[in-house]
Amino acid sequence: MPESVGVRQVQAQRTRSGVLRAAAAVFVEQGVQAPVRDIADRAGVGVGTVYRNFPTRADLVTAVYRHQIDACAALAPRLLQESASPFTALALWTDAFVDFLVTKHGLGAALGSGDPGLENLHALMLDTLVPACATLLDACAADDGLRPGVTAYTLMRAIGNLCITGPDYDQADAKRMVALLLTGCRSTA
Amino acid sequence: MPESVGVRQVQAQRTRSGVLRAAAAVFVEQGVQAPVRDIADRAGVGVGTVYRNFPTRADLVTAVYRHQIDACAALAPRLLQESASPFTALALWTDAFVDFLVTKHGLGAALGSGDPGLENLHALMLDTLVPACATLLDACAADDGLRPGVTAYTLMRAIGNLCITGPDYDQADAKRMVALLLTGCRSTA
Amino acid sequence: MPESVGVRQVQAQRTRSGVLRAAAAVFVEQGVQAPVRDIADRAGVGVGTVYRNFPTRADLVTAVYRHQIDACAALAPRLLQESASPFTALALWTDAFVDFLVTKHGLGAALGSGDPGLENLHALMLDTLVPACATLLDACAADDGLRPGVTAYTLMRAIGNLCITGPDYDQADAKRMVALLLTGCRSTA
Amino acid sequence: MPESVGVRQVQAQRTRSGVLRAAAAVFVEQGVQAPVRDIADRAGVGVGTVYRNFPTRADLVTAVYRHQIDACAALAPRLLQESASPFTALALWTDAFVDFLVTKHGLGAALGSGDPGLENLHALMLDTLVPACATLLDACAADDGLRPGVTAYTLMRAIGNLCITGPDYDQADAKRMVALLLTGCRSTA
DNA sequence: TATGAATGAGCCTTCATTCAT
DNA sequence: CATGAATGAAGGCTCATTCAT
Repeated sequence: MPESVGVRQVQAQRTRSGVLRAAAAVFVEQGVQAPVRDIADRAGVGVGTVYRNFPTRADLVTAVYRHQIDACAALAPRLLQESASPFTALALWTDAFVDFLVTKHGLGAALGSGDPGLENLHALMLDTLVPACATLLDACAADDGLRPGVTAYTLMRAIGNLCITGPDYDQADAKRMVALLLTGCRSTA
Repeated sequence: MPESVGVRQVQAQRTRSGVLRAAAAVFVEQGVQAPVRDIADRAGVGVGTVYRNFPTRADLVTAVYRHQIDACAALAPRLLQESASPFTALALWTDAFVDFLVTKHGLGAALGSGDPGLENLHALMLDTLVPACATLLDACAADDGLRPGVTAYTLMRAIGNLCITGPDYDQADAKRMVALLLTGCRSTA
Repeated sequence: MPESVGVRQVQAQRTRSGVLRAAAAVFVEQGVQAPVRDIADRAGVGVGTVYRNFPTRADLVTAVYRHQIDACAALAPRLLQESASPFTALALWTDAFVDFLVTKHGLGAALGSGDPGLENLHALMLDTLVPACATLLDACAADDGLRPGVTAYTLMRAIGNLCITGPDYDQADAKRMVALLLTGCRSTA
Repeated sequence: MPESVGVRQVQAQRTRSGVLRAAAAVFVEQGVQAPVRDIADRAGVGVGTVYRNFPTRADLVTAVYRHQIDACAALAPRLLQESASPFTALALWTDAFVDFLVTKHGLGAALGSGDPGLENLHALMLDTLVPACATLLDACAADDGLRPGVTAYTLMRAIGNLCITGPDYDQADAKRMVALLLTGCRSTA
């Protein structure tokens, strides 16, 4: 009965998507350390289903952000082409990156925690965002000049950290600080 | 019996110091959310002793960092006098601040978490470090010029965030990023 | 799979009942303040299971006694109809109430403790037993006459207190004292 | 140096009295299960001093109430002589007993708990209050007539229980219930 | 494959009790 | 004798994780 198998697969995929959507919502509200039970409840599934689809929390975190990460990476070449200068492109891209990060409570801290379970996400960012960022930085280096010692990875970690917000340090503050950091990255020619 | 009382007090002080030392060490290894039991074990005391001396975790965290915070604050006016320029003083001071923060895993995140129990520490930093930093920023503003929107509090939060290190983002990286942020804070005039 | 779900639900219900039975037994032996762990051990389950079924101690206490309370309340109208006089009915009903209370070590004290967590139980008794008792008292007042100032609530509190037994004051003593109290409640007219 | 010994003894007695006073106050506020530390703090002494003078909590409870118990016992013969009838004397005496008990939060429950550590207090009451009460009951039996099965001990336990007050059952309620109980004890002959 | 009941480790916190000074 | 710092047992509660159905 190939059809029934297909139906099952479709259903399984639906379940998986539901968990992802729920996890994304819960992560925004409670941070990436939210109890698994909360995610399962929000998705309307049992905790076992969450574990079946995402054996570790890192798997779930990674899956939740994969699409956004990919989209963010894909933005880089587009901005580079459309912008007046490489540095403008970089600024616009980091803006998008900040928008991505700023609602992910605890993600920056989690990334910086060295938690071995988050290597998947770490690798994902290395594989997609870092090259995207590097493209922009290379263009800046060729065009405007860039201070030495500014690697794509380090810059993204720094930006990620600057996006850890709180009661007296909000998204606007984060954007301002990131902008200043980027300004500092330009060579003074 | 003043002597014996004195002996007891000295011993108590020794115990308290031991707890503080143990807590400082455990905080470096595990972050400020480390189990109280671990701290007690490291100090070679019972958990009750930790609670006797520091009823809340925030009391302990605050006590651990109070001296370093005070020392850091006291550094500001000295640097301002000794340095060639206010901006140099600011750079040197942030260097010291980074040195203070960089081993305090989770402190930055904890400060930014809005945890009500850590308001003591928050207040301590507001009361001591922010004014110290503000002095330097004011001098910079008067001398070199400073981009608008850079408040002492926001800058320190940003620096605090930049000091959340990890496997591929170490103290040197943090210092470099902080330096770039400061550069970005200078008015280009 | 409706069957398997049914099986699970049945098993869950069995577990819940087991916890209730265990709690009832432990309450008799140790009082309603017995450690949750003891109840879990007696039921042969983990503490988590107790908490899953009864998030607070009050939930557990209430559940343990709900059936008996309901049964006791339901007894009142029956006795009123079957008995020769309202006062006889009241006497029989309080006998049943004493039988209910006398093995519940600490329940009377707990009810009187003002513990906010036991408001559920307090409310349960107010909502079920007090009206039942009031019915009987009203009938007595109409028929035999009753001394003033005897409210159902106060009377039940008094009876509850009289049922706190001990080594030299047992159930028979409690019953005798309650009987004397009721006698005292009759108007001598 | 006999004087210095005397001075020490006086001082020791002073300390002991201070602890008793403090314990009495704390018992009124928190009940007889109050933390030893609270009593020590209130007395301005160390916990060790409390333990030295009163090795067990029961020792302390007993000592605290001994004077009041003795006074209450001494009241019985006086009332018997001064009152118009034995039953009036009994009523007045129980009133005094209620006044004694009603502020002793948890004492009634403690007495009824069967706690072996409170046997001292138990014995104290058996030795002093029960005979006093028995005198009154005997007089009532001779004069008014008294229902059978009312022993001094049981009656006092019952009264003790009736004095366990709470938010909706206060001292006035307790007095009213005790009065009704006593009324019930009279033979209707 | 999905479920969610059950488990139990782990952390928190309080307080009775001891004992060196 | 008095002190109170230190101890650690005891109990509460939460959640990650497993597994029978």
